[in-house]
Amino acid sequence: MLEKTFQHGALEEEHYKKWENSASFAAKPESNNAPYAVMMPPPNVTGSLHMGHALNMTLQDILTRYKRMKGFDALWQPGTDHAGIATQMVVERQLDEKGTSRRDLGREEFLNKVWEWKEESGGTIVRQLRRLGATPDWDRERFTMDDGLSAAVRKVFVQLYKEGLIYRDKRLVNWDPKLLTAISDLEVEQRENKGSMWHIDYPIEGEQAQTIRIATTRPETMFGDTAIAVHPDDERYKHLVGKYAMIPIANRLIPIIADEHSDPEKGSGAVKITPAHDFNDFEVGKRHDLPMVNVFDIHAHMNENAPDGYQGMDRYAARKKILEELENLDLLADEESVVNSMPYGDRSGVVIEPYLTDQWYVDAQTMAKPAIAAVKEDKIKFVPKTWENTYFAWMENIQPWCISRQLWWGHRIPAWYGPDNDVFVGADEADALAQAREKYGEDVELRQDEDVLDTWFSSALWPFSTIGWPDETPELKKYYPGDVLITGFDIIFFWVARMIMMGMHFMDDIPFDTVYIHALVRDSKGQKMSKSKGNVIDPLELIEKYGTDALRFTLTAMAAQGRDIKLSEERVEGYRNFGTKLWNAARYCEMNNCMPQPGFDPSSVSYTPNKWIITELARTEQAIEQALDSYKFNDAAQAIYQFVWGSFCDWYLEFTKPVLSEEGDKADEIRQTTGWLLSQIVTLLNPFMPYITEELSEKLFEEQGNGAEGFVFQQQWPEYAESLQDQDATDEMGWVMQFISEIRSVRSDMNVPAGAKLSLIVKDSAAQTQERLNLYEEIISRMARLQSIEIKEDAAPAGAIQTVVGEATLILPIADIIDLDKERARLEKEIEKLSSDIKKIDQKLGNKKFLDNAPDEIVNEQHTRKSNAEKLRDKLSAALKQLEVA
RNA sequence: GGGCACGUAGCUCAGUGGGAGAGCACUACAUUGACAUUGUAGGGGUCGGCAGUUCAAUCCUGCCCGUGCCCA
Repeated sequence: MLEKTFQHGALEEEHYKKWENSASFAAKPESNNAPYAVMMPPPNVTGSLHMGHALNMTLQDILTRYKRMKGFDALWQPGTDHAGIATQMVVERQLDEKGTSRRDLGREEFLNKVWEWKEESGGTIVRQLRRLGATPDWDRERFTMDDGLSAAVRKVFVQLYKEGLIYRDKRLVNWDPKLLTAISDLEVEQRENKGSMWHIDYPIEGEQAQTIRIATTRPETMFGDTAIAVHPDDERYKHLVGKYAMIPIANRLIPIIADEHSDPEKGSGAVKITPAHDFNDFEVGKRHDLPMVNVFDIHAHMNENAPDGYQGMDRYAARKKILEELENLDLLADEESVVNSMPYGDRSGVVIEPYLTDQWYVDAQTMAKPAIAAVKEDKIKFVPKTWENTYFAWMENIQPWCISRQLWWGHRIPAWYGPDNDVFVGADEADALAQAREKYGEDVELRQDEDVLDTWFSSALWPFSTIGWPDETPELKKYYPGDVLITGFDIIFFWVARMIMMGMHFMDDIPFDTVYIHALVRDSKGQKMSKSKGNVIDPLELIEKYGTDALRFTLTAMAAQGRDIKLSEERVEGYRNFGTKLWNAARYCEMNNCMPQPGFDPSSVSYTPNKWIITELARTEQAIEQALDSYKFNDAAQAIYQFVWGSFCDWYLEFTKPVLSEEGDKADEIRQTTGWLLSQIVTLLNPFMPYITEELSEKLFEEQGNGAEGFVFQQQWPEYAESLQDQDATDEMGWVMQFISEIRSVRSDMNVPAGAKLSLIVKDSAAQTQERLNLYEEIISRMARLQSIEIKEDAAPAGAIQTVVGEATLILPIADIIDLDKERARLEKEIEKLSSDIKKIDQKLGNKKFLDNAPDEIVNEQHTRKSNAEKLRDKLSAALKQLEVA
């Protein structure tokens, strides 16, 4: 006998262990089954499970389980990402607590420490994925710094270098002065800040006391100015172009040039040009061949190019001092409050400096072309499609991708430098040495580039590097391209776009044909979850409290396309209740000996309620299938929820309840049907709620010898013949349900005590109705709490309430209970509603244009609706009249 | 400043060119019946506003208002 409720905690762990020990999540490349491949977005090895992961992984798991049950050879490829900066920061923080640092340890020792940390703590996230019930092929778990993946990274680097698609360049990068590394554009967040615009006068050379006024938000970079620019058409400054201005304090002369970059409308119309510290100015500098004067060191402290007294000063301290000094020189004309957007490092949170350094770049513009085409040509489809706009907008304006990072943790760049700084790029040092020997004619000492690659460089290779590339493995052959990538919109640029670029280049094919972009999980108020706001909902806490199934189902039910999820605990509780409902229905089945029988054939049933519920089941399965095939996860969840609770529990089990105490063929058929239905529900619900369904299957089907060998997810996904759907049965049971609901509704409106059993008189009934009443008298009487049903054509007795189902009038004589006023009000209200409906329909039918233009079926439909409404109104009016007489 | 979403019941959200839906919340009634982690019933919405297209608009188009996000 099942316990009273499903105890999720211990059972979940127990089931997961059994699943995993059986190695049954494994892909089978040697099988002939069609492949279904999903690449798990590798979570950061430093990470722990957050709500976004929970959603992302749940959806992938549902698809994987579903396709696996449908007979596909499913590969869900798991793994983790080495997360360069994030991981290095974690370990550095630990070193800091011990009063040491990575520089104290040295590169090799530090990397040992990171690996040590990874071995000890890197497993958190994958353990948590297990709690979520995720079923990737764990034996194939990869890490972006595995030997195989690292080899793939080197090969890609070397090849792109040889093709000229990777190059070294000195240009402005986004420099993080806290982490002391370059970062890519994508790792920079623009944030709006209140700041100041300072207006500063620069004296003009040779013009006594004449100045040119510039406006800047960054006075501390003025020592790096190499020009002042005015717009070529700006009449105010035409006479000054070609002259020289003097940088105050530094007293260095710079030319006044004409360039369209300066906007006459903004500030004074003259701007200082600091090519080494501003992206726009860098372009101006290149156009005019200006010198690039860098005034900061790597910490964004003033360097030797700043005047004495400033060197070594922090950028903001220097700003303050410069402003004071300008004030004293009477050259600070104005300070204006402005809101400007400033670049921040997404990891360090400090203001990023545009900084002139040598870095490695990928020619993203070239690589983006085939990647854009793949989406344009619909080889890759985004779901929802609107994300394609986002993709194109970025890809079509893509900038060179800075891939070098001044870190230690990551893939070290496979480039070596000779004594004259010539670079040799090769798969390993031997390769580089060989190249060097060729060049120098002798062995020389080479020094490897100190930098590592952007983490996203290796994850961009994930769809093929994890399955063996560059080797021609069976896996690579079978699972590339994959089927769907499920991820959040926040990494479309970081990851999705780059996978497409790398896939197109190295595999000459798309990495996946569908990109499903899921919602962002917010808190119940719609706020983005963040540690600093303290509104983070921990999926593990919800799992603890309500069970994995409840959390999974909640996320699934809320995963509507194109809308963020506002997660509230009440919803999770509600879906936990859904599990309990199913659990209790299963207990009921167990108590009544309704278990699946071998050889049961759903097409053989003859009792109409059985035919009806089988029809409903078949339609539910179709709905789930259709929903999952089009990534409408919420529709799939709703379909199964509605079937289990709304059809199976609320109606079917109630219809059949009394028969189960009987013996005989009918009772037998119901028992078999009920048992079969339970087994079908367990199967259909399994991808969504794997634990409770597994537990039911094990306890009820397996242990008690009622079929079902192995785990539920190893079973076949059910397919129901179209012929199982019986519209007549649907109509008939629909009528029964309406009949019962109608009586219940009237009873409730009239405050008839639930315990009171009423007599029912049915008037004006057609033969079919009488036949149905005869067939379902017992069911209707019980569920509508009637003591008798009588078919009579006499006028309704005094003090009866009346209602209508189809052509028949239902009369409930309850003179002793009835509240006449209340009944009158109820009838009047209904009649009023009907009259207004009829009026609306009349308006339509009286409109010639409508009759001329609307399709016939629509016009006919309106006629039918009108006539039905009229019949109903007439009957209710008669009832009302009867009431007045009484 | 440019772009993309979204605005439907108290809340969270589905949905559709032709009769406004679900869950939760709320109200009433029901307590040892598989299930109170329940059942039955009920109330509640000019589908953000204004115009246009159409025989017909909550749905399509435009503008406006509001909210959120991305990019500059």
